[in-house]
Amino acid sequence: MEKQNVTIYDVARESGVSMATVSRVLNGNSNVRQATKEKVLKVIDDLDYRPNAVARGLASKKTTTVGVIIPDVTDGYFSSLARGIDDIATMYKYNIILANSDDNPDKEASVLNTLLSKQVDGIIFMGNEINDDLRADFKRSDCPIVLAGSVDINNSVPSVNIDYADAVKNETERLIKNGNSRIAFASGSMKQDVNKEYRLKGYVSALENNGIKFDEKLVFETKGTYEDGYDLAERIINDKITAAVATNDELAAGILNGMTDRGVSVPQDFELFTSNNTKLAKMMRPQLSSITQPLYDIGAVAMRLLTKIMNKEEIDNRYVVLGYEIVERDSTK
Amino acid sequence: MEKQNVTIYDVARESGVSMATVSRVLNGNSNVRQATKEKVLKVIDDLDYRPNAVARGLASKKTTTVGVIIPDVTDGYFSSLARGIDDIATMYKYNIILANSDDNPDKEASVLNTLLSKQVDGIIFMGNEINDDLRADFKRSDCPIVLAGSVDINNSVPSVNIDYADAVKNETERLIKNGNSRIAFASGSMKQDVNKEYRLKGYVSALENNGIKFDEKLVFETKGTYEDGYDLAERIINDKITAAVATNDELAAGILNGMTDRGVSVPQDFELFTSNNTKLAKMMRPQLSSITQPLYDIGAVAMRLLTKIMNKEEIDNRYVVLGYEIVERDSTK
DNA sequence: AAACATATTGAAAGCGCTATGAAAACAAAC
DNA sequence: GTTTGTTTTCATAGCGCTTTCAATATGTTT
Repeated sequence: MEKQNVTIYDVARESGVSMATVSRVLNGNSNVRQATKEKVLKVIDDLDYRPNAVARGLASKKTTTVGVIIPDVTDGYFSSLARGIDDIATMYKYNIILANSDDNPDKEASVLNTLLSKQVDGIIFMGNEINDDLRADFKRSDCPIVLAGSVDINNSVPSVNIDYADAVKNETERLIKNGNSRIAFASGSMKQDVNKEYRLKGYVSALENNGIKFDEKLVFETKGTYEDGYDLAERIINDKITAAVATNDELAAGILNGMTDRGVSVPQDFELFTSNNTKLAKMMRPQLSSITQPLYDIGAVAMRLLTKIMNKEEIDNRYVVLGYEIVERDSTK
Repeated sequence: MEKQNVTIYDVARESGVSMATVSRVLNGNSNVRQATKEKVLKVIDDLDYRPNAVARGLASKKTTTVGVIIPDVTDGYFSSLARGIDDIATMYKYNIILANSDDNPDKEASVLNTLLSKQVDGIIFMGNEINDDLRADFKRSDCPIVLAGSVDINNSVPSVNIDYADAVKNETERLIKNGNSRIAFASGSMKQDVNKEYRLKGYVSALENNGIKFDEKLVFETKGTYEDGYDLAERIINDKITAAVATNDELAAGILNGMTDRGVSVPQDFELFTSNNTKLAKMMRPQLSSITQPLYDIGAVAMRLLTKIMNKEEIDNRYVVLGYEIVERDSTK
């Protein structure tokens, strides 16, 4: 009836040693005679003893748990990162407390607080808008934090990303080479620095490098959903736009279907690049050309970086930029 | 430099009361004079005190944390459930430790153990194969457990699902009404009871009700990936099959694209139903007809059920079956 | 065999909080 | 003013583990 009855004290008594010794064998401490170790191990097995991680956490001030703040697990981009995070965490014997924030600053702050009160050893943060309040909370927290697939324009926190500006610039230039001059920049929220400060600038610089005047009207800000993209297609058609760069895959999927459903042939009459290469990109017809981000790796590297920080190891580079590639599939010529 | 310095003892001293009183105001206990309460609250605020949940967990034997075992966060079906789980968990002040299992029994067992050692108050389990070992582990754990979107043929654990057999039967019958007689059952692993014991039986019973002889050759077992579906299309064409029921959306997406890419018109020459109605279903062209499962709700209800069990409330129904619907989109006539 | 170094073990003090029984403070009733 | 009944508060004993520091056992060197 009772929960978790057998304690370290019980196995100490049963095996005729002190708690300290049991604790040592539990933690793989070297200074235990082989014979003693085996004796204790046997009792542990006999009693089906399972150490209480909460007590351990209190005593050692380490919980082997890290917090993961994610906008929405349902989003393919972030869930891929999360998977990389969890795999590496598991590899290093950490567990993950996962909390959805909906990119909502209040929820982020609140969740951050509860994670801290739960004494997590570190935090991986994913989110699209990092403002001064959040930065201040990070600083105050005195807890190792790493951003995964999320930019902080101030670089106030270690992070793992790709070069978003360069990637979009690259895409845009390919579109230009293919003969397009009216190229839309179909974006998620411009409140997000990744869009405003990186992707948009990459887009603009590609234009400038090729002598095309930047036209503000070709920048479309949306909330980034599939439906947004679908509706946007209409405006794209009306504006006689011949190509677009989308900042996320669901948005791109919407644009693509929106164009096709309205009778536009892709890529003959309209070319489209997207940015995340989630599974979706290959499932669309025509298949979406895209930046291929190493999503799993971004998460994995972020978690690995976090372990180093938690261990107070030497870090050579706190702002990791992973490589990306571009796959041209069937939504571009 | 130091971590988490200010303790309940500090605020007790500063406000001139005992720890017990501080603890009371922290936990909203009624028996505290208003004046005392305010005094303490002020000190808490001044000192920026944040209760240590680990210590609290050790003392109270409650961690306000539940474990969530999930095959893969990256899978749209399960991540939707997870979202429902997290939202309700948050509502009830619980956090979630999320662990990926890849449907691998060893990982499941291992993860279950670490969750128990972390003293989670309860567990939500998602997984496609529940075998005797796992059932035994559940039983031994003496920890409230609820299955979400996952069937246990033995009903040894409370669960929340839809009636998978009925749903597939329903789909199959519609396909029959549309004039198909060679209907494929495109399934994920048959080791999964949801496929073998529920969906397949629904399929078979629809056939029988309509005087169509069950043909084993029309049952295609795969691992359920997009690629599996894509490849399967070839066999479907060769076998002169005119319709199919797929057990998950990615598989269906693969079949659909595989058929279309090979020149088959859907739904004119081939009809297709899928089972989960993830976002994907609407993004495909033609759009996939599907069972619409209330994924978010399944997660939410499972979590709600778990809170009741954790609180030892009276439960009227431990095996919740939510309703489903069928949307006919463009992959069926 | 004495003297020292080293490898093993044990005792006990926390870690920061909750919860319990007893004491103190306050109120109402006599 | 005393008694009785409530409220409010305190002191303190854990929760199950880690982690010194000191004690003991073992081994090595002369």
